[in-house]
Parts: sequence; C-alpha cells; structure tokens
Amino acid sequence: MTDQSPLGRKLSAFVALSDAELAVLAGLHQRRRVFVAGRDLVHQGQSKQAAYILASGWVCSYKIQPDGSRQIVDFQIPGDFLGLRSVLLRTSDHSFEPIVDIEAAEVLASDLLKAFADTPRLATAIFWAASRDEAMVVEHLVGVGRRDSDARMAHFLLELGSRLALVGIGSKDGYDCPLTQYHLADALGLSAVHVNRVLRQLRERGLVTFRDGHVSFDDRDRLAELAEFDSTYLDHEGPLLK
Amino acid sequence: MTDQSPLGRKLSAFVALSDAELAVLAGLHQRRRVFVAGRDLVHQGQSKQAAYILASGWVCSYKIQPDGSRQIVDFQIPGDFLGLRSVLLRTSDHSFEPIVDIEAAEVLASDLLKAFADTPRLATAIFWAASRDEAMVVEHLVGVGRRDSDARMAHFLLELGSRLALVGIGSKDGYDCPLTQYHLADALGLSAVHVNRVLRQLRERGLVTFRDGHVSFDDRDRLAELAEFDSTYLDHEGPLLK
DNA sequence: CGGCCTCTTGACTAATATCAAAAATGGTGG
DNA sequence: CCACCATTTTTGATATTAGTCAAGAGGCCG
Repeated sequence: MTDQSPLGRKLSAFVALSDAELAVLAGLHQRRRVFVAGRDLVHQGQSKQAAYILASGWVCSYKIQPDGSRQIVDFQIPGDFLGLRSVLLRTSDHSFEPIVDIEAAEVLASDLLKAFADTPRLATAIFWAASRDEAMVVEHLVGVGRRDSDARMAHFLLELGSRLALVGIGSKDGYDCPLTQYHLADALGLSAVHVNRVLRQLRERGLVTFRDGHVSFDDRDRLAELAEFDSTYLDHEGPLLK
Repeated sequence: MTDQSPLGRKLSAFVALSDAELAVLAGLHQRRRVFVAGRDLVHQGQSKQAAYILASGWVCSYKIQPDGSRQIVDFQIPGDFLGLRSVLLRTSDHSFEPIVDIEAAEVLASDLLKAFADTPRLATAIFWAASRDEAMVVEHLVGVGRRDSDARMAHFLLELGSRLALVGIGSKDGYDCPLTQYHLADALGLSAVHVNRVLRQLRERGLVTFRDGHVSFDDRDRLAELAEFDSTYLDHEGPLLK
C-alpha cells in the first residue's frame, strides 16, 4: 500500500493498519468537497452531523472575543479532522477558516460510527489522533502562558514542522507555510507588529527564516534549545499496536 | 434518588439517567482511596490503567516547564475525572497535585469499558463531560492569550463558581476555595505578585472578594461584564437526552 | 493605474514581571 | 499557652516585555 492519504499515513504511525482497515479509511474519503480560502466553514445549521477530513490545504480553528480580538486554537493540516468532536456531541463552539483553498472529505456521523463498529482498531487509532490534538492544545496553552515571545514562536514553528513531517510534507530543513503574520499573532497571543519583530530577530540570529511562504530551519538545534522543544507529545515513535 | 455523588449530579445535568444507570455509576465509586495534599499522584508506573473520580477535595493538573515555571492546565473539583484520557491511551503527559487532602475512587479501565458497554447512555454522558473539559481548556487558552489580567481573573473565578454550582457546592454569592495565590498565578499565567494586586483591585472596585479561602461575588453582574463571561460552554441547561 | 493586503520599521506607552522586604497566618513542639 | 517556623499575603520600587499608533514599502490584482 504505497499511495496513502495523509490521514492514513498519520494513523499508521500510531497503529499498524491492515489493508482492510486502510480500505475502510479510504471509504471515508468519498464526498470530496472544495472550500475557498477565507470563507468560514462554520459548523452550524444543517451540516451539524458531519465532520471533515482535510485532504489538502490549511485551516485554522479559532474563537472570537467580544472585543473583536481572536485566539486561534489550532491549525489543521492535511490528515487532520475538522469538527470531529461536534459529530459525537453537538457543541460546535468554535469556527473554522480555510487559510487557502482546501479539499476536504465530508464524513457523516453514521459512516464514522459504522467504521468504528466494523474496525475497532481504526477507532482506536482515531481516538489516538484526537487525544494528540488535545495534547497539542494543552501544549499551546503552556506556550501562551509560560513562554516568552521568542520561545513561543520557535516552539510553534518546530511543532508545525514535526506535524507536517508526519504526513509527509516538508523536510528536516523546512516547509512551505501559507500563514500570514496575522495568523501567527492570533495563534500565539501576540500583536502582529511584535510577530514581525520576533521573526526578524530569529532570522538575524541565524535560527530560522520565515519568508515568502517558506519556513527554513537555519539552525534547528539551537532553535529547539531556545524553544525548549520536546516533541515526545507528538512522537509516539513507531506503531504502538502491531 | 436523592443522595447522589457529585459526578452523578453533574452528569444528570447532561443526560437524564435512570436508576439503573445511576446504580452502575455508583458501582464505579468502589475502591475509595485517600491522598494527602501536596504529594503528587502521578499517573505513571503501575497505576497506568486506572483513572480516578474525585469525590471530595480539589486537585490541579499541570505541566512543568524546563525553566521551572509551571502552567496549571485545569483544576478538578468533586465529580471530575482524573486521568480519564490516560486510561484509553497511554500518554500521561501531565501531573496531578492534590491541593487539599482528597478522596477519590479508583476506576479500572476494564470496569469503565464494561460500564460503557452495559449502559451506552452513561457512556454518552461521560463523553459529554470529557468534551466539556476540553472546551474548558480551550476557553482557558483564549483567556491566557487574549484577556488582560483583570478579565482573566474575573473569568476564572466565575467559571469556577459555575462548575461548583453544577455539583451542588457553593451558592450564587460565592464559594469556599482552597487555592493559594500561587495556584492562581500558575493557572492564569501571571506572577503571584500580580495576582495579589489584581485581587486587591477587584476587591476595591466592589466586584469580588477572595479572602480566607472564600470567594464572595460582591457584584456578579459587573464582574461578568468585565470578564465578558459567557457560560454557554458550561451550561447545557437541562438534560439534552431524555 | 489605483487599491488592498502584507510586511516592515520607529517612537512611545501600557501591562506585567522581578526583586526585595515586611506583615499576617497557621501549625508544631515544648 | 507560647515561641518558632514555614507559608501566604501584601506592598513598594524598578525593569522588561509586548502593545499601540503611525507611516512607508513592496506585491498582486482588477
């Protein structure tokens, strides 16, 4: 099985999936839809019962504050679920914005539950992925609460690199990244102006360069040291279930 | 069924549980254990397969940064689970500290899974609770990222009040609270000194008084306004499943 | 060409941390 | 009951971080 979806690739890092299980997973990828950048795909109204698997492109999930500022909770990259929780529960407390044009597979609650029933190991793998997402939110909270702006940015860029590597995007040296400095500001709890300064400073220190939609790690080791980046919450280093 | 556990009370707000279901829930409360304040009940080693239901007392879950600072991710109050995620998965990424002496019921993975299988509605209710916990972490992230120290504190104290009310502790006017200002600082991403100043200022403005282990809402409406507190992510206002 | 993003920079300001130290508080052993 | 110790709360002075305001520069698109 060489040509996997990003989700298949990601889950395979958690659980060794059989061809049959991968086939069920592929079955969930019917119902492709395209969404254009910028227009929110909110999870309310009629599509309440569906989640999406992101096939290509980037999305962010965020909450708007009454004063107009927003906090980006997480970014979704290919292989990630959008709104998985709101399938099982009905709380859809935040919004989703496609950052670029995206392709996503709509997954109906019924299909998902059937897949869970038919292939419990697949269900386990998906629970794993969901749990990792939650761990990332926790790590994000720690970053915003306890890291200064440099370390926060460094940590963020490294984490994203690791996540992308897991789905086969980018390399050790860097990756393409469509985020604007406003996205970074909203995610990191900083002002856009300050984001710009932090990026410049990291670049001038020879640690990392973010320019023209591309992140280049100039000195990954020193960057990881500055960020105190420990990727154990992301790496489950090889399938845990065989 | 008058005399419920805090967990039973909380879940009943989500899902109307039958006597049989409440009985299964009560069955999970065997194996009472006591833990003393301050000594971490880490979720590693032999007890990897167990979670706890907190029966009395307060606990916090936190992560320590390499530089020694810590970020409290959440507080657990009676009726909350400790380490629910680490039963299903094996990642136990943060630590738990009992803030006062606590009583907790140990729940083995096998018992929990059996309960889920026997009483699916109970499983649904527990998923709901877990999802609410995640929503709280997200709200916490938003607070640390996008609220100034006053609003952060105000929001925190109000949220805690709502949570306590749900399990029948405290009243509209306030509640007993064993947290020190250091706990508040670690949770809110502030320094302890600043926490003190913020509390003084809120007290002097006649909004809320936190003193001698007791939180008193002096003017709940103005406090909620300052905090931009919207409790919809906590209130599911009455059972959703009948 | 003109408008709209995004990025960049400078000057100034506000929020919060840090350092230091004193007052309460609570528990403990004598 | 008292003296002592550790913890928690409180306050002041000062330092640092990051935000706000303002403005210009470069691209991209219609």
